[in-house]
Amino acid sequence: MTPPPTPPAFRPLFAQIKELIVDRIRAGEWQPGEPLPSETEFAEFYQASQGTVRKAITEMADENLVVRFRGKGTFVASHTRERALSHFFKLFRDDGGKDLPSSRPFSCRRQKATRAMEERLGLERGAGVVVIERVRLLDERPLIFEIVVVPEALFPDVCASLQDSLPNEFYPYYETKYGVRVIRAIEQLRSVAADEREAEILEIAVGTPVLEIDRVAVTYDDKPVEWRRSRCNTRDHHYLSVLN
Amino acid sequence: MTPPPTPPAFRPLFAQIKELIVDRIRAGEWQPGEPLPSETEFAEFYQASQGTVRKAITEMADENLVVRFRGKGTFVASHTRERALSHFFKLFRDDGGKDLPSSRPFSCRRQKATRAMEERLGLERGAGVVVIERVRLLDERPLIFEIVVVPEALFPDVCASLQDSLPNEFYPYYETKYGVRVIRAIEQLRSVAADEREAEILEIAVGTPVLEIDRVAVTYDDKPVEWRRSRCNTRDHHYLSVLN
DNA sequence: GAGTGGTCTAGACCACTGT
DNA sequence: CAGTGGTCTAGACCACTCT
Repeated sequence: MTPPPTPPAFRPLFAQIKELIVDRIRAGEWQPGEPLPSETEFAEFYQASQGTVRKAITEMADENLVVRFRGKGTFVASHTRERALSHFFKLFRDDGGKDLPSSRPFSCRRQKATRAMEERLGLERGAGVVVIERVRLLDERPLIFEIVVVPEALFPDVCASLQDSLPNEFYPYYETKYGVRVIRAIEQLRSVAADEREAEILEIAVGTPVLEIDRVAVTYDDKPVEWRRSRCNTRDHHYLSVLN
Repeated sequence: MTPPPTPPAFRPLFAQIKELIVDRIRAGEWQPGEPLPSETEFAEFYQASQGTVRKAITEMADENLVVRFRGKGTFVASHTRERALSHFFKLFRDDGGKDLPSSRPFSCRRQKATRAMEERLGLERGAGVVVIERVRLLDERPLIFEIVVVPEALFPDVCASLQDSLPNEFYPYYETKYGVRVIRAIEQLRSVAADEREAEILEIAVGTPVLEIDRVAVTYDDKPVEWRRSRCNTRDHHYLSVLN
């Protein structure tokens, strides 16, 4: 007759409402950029007070799932170029200057996932993936060499599509063309030596220290949707991280 | 008769109250670890509702300035070893294992600030600084070589004090011994080649790529209190960064 | 002017901590 | 038990946007 190990698990009403709304966003009830129902509408719908709904939506806004505009409404977050650059691009010039990145595609091919890819992307054995290589330039100089790996199941025919559009930022592209929404990314940083190929591409000497950024991008349920390994020349740039 | 460029600047009541309370914490009215007055006490004091005070304190908690415990009260945040490691130490083992860092002091000396130090620490020309060098070990192996620079004015006789205590984490030490509270740190990461000295200390070959972490730690008014340059061997470790 | 999010209030009840 | 923070409500007013 011992009490249950995990007590009845009281969940605040606002947390439940938040989960319900997030589920509906995930299900695609409102597309990125579209307005959500107003707080009062939600309040009536879920039979709660406006303040409770407000708290639910506030948490969603804190997690960048939605964006609020006073007088206008609340909108499903979208991967604009602005957001991609401010939230998901942490490389800055040492002198504080601002430069716009461009990108040069290298290759795009379909293959079977390696063990490492399966593990990082949470795929089953033998699943297909698409591997994209590209160079990102800042100020017309090659700065980053990237290998991007995505599950083929999520992004069918992405190679063919890339021929047409050649987007600079991938996440807005994933969103509009495939309905895949990246909401968070986990990065592991290391210092490694540039190999021959990277050296040539980045126009540096073989063995030059480069910053490796190993990123897994995930969507709503922390489900991985992209694995990306970047090698960055940090001679005149740095990666910015703020700790609280 | 044009309207003022910056409109009257309406500040919400909760923001004003927050600022007032933060000012009082900064002034030392309550020490780290000590309880603040309750929300209802603050509400009465500032002639506001409990909900408004609550919102002010919630923001302070979000910024890790205070810690709340249900049923107990709200306390000024303190640099426990836990917090130092979880919030200000981002290096982890690749295999996910956990290892406790220890540290070996190297040198501690007083000198005049270089131009770089003046700039990073916001010091006047010719100000005195204390430069501390140390090695941090994980699993008994040297992993990080650090140069720590602090203004002498803030930390008088720190070299002598360090002889006695030799703390592993500096921020709790700054807090208890000097009343200096680090609340945020800004880090710039680069990949560089280990020089002779670093190579010897870290037991690696000269020229091995190491991760440079260039950190400025600040206190309440974003005032710099420490500049730290770490060189990390990332052969079996990585720096973790989460993007939203 | 109607509708949106943002602030503020006053009061209620709950969960938890101390005594 | 009283006191704390945590949740929830109902209602008011403000700042802003759009029509």
